[in-house]
Amino acid sequence: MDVKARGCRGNVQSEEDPMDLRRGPWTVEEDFKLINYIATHGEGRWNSLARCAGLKRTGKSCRLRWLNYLRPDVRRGNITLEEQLLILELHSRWGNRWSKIAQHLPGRTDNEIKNYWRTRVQKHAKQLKCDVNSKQFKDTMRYLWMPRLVERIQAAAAATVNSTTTTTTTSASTTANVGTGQMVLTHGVISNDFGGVAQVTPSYTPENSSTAASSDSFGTQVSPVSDLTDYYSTIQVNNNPNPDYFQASQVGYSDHSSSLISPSGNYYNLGIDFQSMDQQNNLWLDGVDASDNFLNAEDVLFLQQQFNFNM
DNA sequence: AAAACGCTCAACCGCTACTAG
DNA sequence: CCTAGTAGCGGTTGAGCGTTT
Repeated sequence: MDVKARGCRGNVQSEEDPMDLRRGPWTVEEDFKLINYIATHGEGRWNSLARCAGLKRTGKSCRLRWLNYLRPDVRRGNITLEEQLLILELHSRWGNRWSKIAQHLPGRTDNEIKNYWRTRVQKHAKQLKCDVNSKQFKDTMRYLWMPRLVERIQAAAAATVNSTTTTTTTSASTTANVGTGQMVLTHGVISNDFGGVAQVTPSYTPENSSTAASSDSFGTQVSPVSDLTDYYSTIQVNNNPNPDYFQASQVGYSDHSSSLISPSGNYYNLGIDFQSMDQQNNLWLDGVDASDNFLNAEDVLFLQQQFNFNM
C-alpha cells in the first residue's frame, strides 16, 4: 500500500498542537493503528475510536483517512472513461453532490470525484473562458465531451472484442458496468439507467484507434480507459488527421434542446473553414495544451468565439 | 542544471443535519 | 424543546511532484 503522504496542511512535522492532537499527513504507524483498530472493533464513534486506538487525531481526521484512503474497497488509479462519463452525467443531474455521485462509483470517494471535477473539468471551462455552471459549458459537455467519451469507450470495447476474437466488427454490444449506473453500449447507442441516451455511430475503428494501444504521441502510457485528453493526438498518430470524422449527425442526445455541436461537425454551418485552421502544425490556442484537453484547437477557438459572442 | 510554473490530491475547515440524553 | 456530541458534506488549501523554460 502506498502510504506516502502527499499534500497537507497544518503541522507537517511531528509537533503536536496545544490540544495534543496531530495534524497533517498520516504516518505508516498511524495508518496501522487505525486499520488494526477498525479490523477488531469496526467503524463508528470516530472521536472515541481515535482515543481508544491511541491516535492523537480528531475523530474527523480518522474518519476521513479511513474513508478516503485506508478502506479496503477504495479504488485507486485513474478515473476510467466510463467513470468520467458517469461523473459528467450525474453532475449534470445533481450538481456538486459529490457524495451522492460517489455512491454510484464503487470504490471512488467523494473527495476523489471532487478533485477530478476541479482539476479536469473546471480547467477546461477556464480554457474556454466560461463558467463551469454556464449553459454553454454544460452544452459543451453534453454534446461534445460526453459523446466523445462514449465513442472512445466503444473503441476500447471494440478493441477488446477484436483482441479476443477475429471479427472486425465495431458494432459489438458491450456493457460497461459503472456502479449502479450501468451503461449499455449496443450498436452505437449508449444508454444508462439514469435516463440519458446518446447515439453514436461507430466511426472509430480499432484500425485507426490507439486507445487500446499502450502509448500516445507523447510516449506516455495510455490505457484504454485513461483520460480523454490525448484524443486528437491519438488520431494524428494513427494517420487519421481528419478532424471531421466526428460528425454532428452521429451524436444525438435524446433531449436535444440545443444545437451546440463541434465546429468540425458543421452543425452551425457558419462558413468558418475550421479544417484549414492550423491543422498542419497543430497549433493550440491561448496556451491550451493538446496533451491534456478533450477539445481540439478548433473546438476551443470556436467555443470561445461562441461564448464571447453570447456574452 | 536549476529555477519557475502548473497540477494533483490528501487533508483541513466551516457548516449543517442528525441523534441521544 | 434544548443542548452537546457526532457524522457527513462541500469548499479550500498547499506540499510534493512532474513538466517546462
